Amino acid sequence: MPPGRDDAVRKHRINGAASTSLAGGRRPTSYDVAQLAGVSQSAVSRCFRSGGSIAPATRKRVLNAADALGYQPNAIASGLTTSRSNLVAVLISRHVMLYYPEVLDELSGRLDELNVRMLLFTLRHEGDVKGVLDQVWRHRVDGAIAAVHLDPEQIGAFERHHVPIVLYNRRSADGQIPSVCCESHFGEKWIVDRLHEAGARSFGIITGPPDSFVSSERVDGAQDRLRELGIIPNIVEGAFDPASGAQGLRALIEMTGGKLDAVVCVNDQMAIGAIDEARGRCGLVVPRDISIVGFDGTATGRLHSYDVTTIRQPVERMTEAAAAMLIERIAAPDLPPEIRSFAGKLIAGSTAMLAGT
Amino acid sequence: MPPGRDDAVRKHRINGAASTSLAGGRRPTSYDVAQLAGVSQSAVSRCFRSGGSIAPATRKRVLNAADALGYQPNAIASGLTTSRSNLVAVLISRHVMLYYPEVLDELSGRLDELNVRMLLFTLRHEGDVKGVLDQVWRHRVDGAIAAVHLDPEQIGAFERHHVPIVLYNRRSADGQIPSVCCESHFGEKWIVDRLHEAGARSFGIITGPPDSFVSSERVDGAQDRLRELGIIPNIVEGAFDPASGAQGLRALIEMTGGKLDAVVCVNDQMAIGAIDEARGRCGLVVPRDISIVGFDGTATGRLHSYDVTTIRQPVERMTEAAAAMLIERIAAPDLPPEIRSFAGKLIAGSTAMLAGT
DNA sequence: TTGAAAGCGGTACCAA
DNA sequence: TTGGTACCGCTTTCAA
Repeated sequence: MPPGRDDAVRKHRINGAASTSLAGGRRPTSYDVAQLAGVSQSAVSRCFRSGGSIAPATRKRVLNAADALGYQPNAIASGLTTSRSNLVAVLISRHVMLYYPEVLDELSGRLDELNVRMLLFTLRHEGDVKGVLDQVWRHRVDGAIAAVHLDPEQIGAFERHHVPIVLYNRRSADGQIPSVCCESHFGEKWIVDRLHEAGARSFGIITGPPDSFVSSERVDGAQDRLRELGIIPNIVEGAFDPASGAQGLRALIEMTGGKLDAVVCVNDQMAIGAIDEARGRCGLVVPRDISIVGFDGTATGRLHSYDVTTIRQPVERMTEAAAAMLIERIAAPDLPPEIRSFAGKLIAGSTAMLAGT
Repeated sequence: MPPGRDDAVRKHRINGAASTSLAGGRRPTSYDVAQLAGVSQSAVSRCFRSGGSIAPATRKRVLNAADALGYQPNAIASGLTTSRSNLVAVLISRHVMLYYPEVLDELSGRLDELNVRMLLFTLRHEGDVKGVLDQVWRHRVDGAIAAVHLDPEQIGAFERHHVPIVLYNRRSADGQIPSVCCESHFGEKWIVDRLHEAGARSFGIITGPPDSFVSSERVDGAQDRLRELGIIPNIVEGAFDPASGAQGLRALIEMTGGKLDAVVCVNDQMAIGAIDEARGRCGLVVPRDISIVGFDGTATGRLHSYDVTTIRQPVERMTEAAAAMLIERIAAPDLPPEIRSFAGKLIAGSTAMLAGT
């Protein structure tokens, strides 16, 4: 006869417990519930997941016992046997967290609706992924959403570890990783066109940090269109925050000797900084003297004192898509890669002279 | 002879695997590593945690094998035996997430430094805790930081579940729960004093939602001092966002027939809304015609176009304290409750006439 | 429908 | 320092 789980020990512990609370302040297990309900532990287990065949009466007895004991199934133990942690890793950069909190907020809501928990990793810089991934593997997350730069090797690691991943606002080099994006390339082209039609000829661009995919894509979009228009913009590097936007504007004004019609900032926060700088230190009237546009459509950009002309990302749709795609791929890892690209919406705002407004 | 872990099965699986990758695409376990390194599984386990006695040579062999296999200890499995998930639940409200993202950002950094992972729960409203707690229990988090309202019953649940908790910017009714706060009571008194000394006589207060501890404490602070000064303020309810600040200002102006010297908003975002409203629709000059103060010292409040007069919370210190207190209590659950209250720092800004500036 | 029992992948104690 | 082994608390066959 096999020794089994050493029921003697279990029984002893259970008998030693008072009827309402357990000895040693242990948290109740399914065995405790089973004992109290007078059923087997398997029955308890079946009660707590869908599709377990259980008689209504038994079920009721079990649930009563569970209730009396304050029993909650241990997600760790169940994760061990099912290989499902019900955890999704979310990797975002500090800058998104601080300057575009809507993303995390929405994402959190979407994941919640899909009944998975979010393990949050915020990176100081986009490049800090390295140390973080180990933790991701250890916790056996069911999947991940990444709004940070991953190099091909890191992306490969997700595949090796069988962790489905969805990229947020970026694509992998080979386009083989599921992604959700805001179509920034055309968005920037479009806004450049409108500025140009309205008469702008001297353009400046304030970029994000060099390792930012989001930034380079937007810069490319603007630059491509400007090239077609025969315009060579002045370009300065920013860091996504208002201060660097202000600094960027100063630099651009210097570079152009003050002859600057329009400034394209790759995000709203820098546009805000640039606007403040233009109005304040430079004494310019926006948009009469200079047009400044951003990108994102963040709440801050929408404040009355800025009312930034920008392109709003459909964050709700994007986060919803990202969460849904991930959940799909957790269930069916072999789904083909898919890239969902959402168009942004022009918000006219009041910081730019645009044609047709 | 006890059957043990059924090594036959394990061996079979292991032998079935190619030398580099495993059969069936399984993720490698400590048994696989042990096999490859030619040591026992226990040795592998000891290699991966501190204090395990292991010979340097053995250790090296094991680490090499682990590396070759891409082995990462399974946090779920180890959590099962150690009763430590290395997870900390963070409960915050949507409003903090959106209007004061610095808190989450810093908290994330602090927890990271202490080597625990963060399970994030963002609540639509402070009162939405209910459904969330079940998830907290199930995941057997080692502790929790709550920046949302918990009723006594909910706080009790943390004790019953042996989950140490630290309250952020709020205290429990009985003061028996470890908390980190920003001293808002005196802060508001102080700012009211300065406004009063500068000549303000007609005061308005824009509060947060009624279920917000933060709001009521700040309101009380301001009101107490005003009472001492013999002033009865007009009070309107806001919702922590700029729009409600604007609306609040309008309401206050109506209530006072335009005779309004100073408005105390319980957070910066509402102050921003109020400022916009005052400058815009009301055509007032701030602070000449009206003083408007906020609370928090958020990045948005610091933007040039607002430069809100406010009290800055020392977020870095507060989050650091919260994380440290929690970790202490995870290690030693019986530490006495402690409340750490940090004073805020007045940021003079330019939206209020203050005495002595 | 029910219960027995074999894991899931580690940890920790113990004897060697 | 090592390896053997009994768990941790749950899920999931498999018989009954």
